[in-house]
Amino acid sequence: MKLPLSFYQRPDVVQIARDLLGKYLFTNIGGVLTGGRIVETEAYAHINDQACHSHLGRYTARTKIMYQAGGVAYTYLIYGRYVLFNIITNEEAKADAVLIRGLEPIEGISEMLLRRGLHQPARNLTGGPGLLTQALGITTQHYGTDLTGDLLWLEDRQEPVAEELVVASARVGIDYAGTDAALPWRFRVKGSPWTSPAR
DNA sequence: ACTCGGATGGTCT
DNA sequence: GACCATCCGAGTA
Repeated sequence: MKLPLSFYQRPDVVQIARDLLGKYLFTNIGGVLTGGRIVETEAYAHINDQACHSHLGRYTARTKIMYQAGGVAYTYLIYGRYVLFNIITNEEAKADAVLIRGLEPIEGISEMLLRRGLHQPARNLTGGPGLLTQALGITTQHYGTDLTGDLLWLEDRQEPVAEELVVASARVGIDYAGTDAALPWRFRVKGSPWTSPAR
């Protein structure tokens, strides 16, 4: 069943990032259902985290959605080519987010292959934050989408991933964040071939 | 196996 | 004008 708003609106974004492992992410775009199982996430906190786009209350056209109550999508273009998909968490005005970085493809694989221009499922179908958005058809137009709706949503389909199968490590690509770059806020399912290749 | 650089465009100062 | 929560292909080994 769909994850309720109460899941997203909890205060601890790091715990939510951990809890999102094993949850299912779906899109129904153009009448086509695609989705899979989340195997890699990163937490971004509005306080004490220089890597977070809402650090120090930064409020711009891009970040304003982060200040909504949890349960909406935050999408943005990075490096002029890729769209990244985040889940906004916490209560209104507490601008936390979880970046989805890796997905095990489950539903609508032929459509995902088409969108990615591949012929066979492989790691680069959905293993990486800029790749899974392509496979699922997520674009910057999904900025602010309600995650309890019928376009883009998450489901709870299995037991939480066991603690011994969760790897926590430093987040990726945020050298600009100084000492906060070392926070172990990246979570992966141990042994999954569908996580991003980034170190 | 790995390192390195180019693509590419919105956002922010 | 600089930066960027990325990815891929080319080069070396």
